[in-house]
Amino acid sequence: MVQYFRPPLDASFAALSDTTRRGVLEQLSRSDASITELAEKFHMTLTGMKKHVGVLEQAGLVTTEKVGRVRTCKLGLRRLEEEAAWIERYRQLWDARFNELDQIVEELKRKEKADGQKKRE
Amino acid sequence: MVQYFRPPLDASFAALSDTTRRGVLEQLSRSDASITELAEKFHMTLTGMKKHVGVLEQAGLVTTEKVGRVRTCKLGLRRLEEEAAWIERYRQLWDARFNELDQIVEELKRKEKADGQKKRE
DNA sequence: TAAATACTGAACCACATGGTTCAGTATTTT
DNA sequence: AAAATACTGAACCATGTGGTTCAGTATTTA
Repeated sequence: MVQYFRPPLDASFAALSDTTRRGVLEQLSRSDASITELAEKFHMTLTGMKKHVGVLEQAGLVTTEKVGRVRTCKLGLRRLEEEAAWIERYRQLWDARFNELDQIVEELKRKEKADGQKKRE
Repeated sequence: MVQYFRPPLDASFAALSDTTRRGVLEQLSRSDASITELAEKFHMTLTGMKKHVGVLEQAGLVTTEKVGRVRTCKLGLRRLEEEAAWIERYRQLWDARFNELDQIVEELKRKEKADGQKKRE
């Protein structure tokens, strides 16, 4: 289950690809919570929730600490910086690409028009 | 393989959770490419690359069109808007949460200091 | 000390993933 | 028409995922 050396972006995007896990992150941003509390909130067995928390922990998005019999989950130190950066950069590439294509279309239109002119001359 | 009704965020984050697929997106932002070209660039069989492209297509991040025997892959219409928005919102929650915790710590420090004063009085 | 609580680990399940090979089909190219 | 190219689908493989149950252990609480 542990997945030692997945590249960090792989791990965090994978962690974010599950509705329950995104929900847990939002929950923890409101207040720390025990496994039991999370399991109840998301209608799941303790064991099931433990696994989700494990995935989030592995990705550095959550940290946990056990005191007595209760394991408390908190937000981790990673703030999705790299993930935000990757997506932001992609959006810029996307924009650039579509602008480029637009220009090519414009170019073609102008040429067509010019050809039309020629024929009519 | 197809995964008909995965929520869109699930599908796109899952699509982004693989290094090869992120690479394909970057590649396509530079120029359209055939399956063969992508497969070569990423040292993979045609069949393997086809699957990755399938995942990206399913997530709306890539579109493909077959002309003759060549299937050309292009960037899709989704620009990772929702994904960026989710992450941005999370970062704000994260900030808020940590500020909150800081304030609690400050509060405790002040109290401690006050107690110290009292004892010394 | 007994009972309740909170978690943990192993084992299982069905299905997904990331890859492969192999055997096609359809479309160029020669 | 033959050969090369480009893809496609099925089948297989090992491993991961999202969940469960069951049988514990450790820690409170009564």
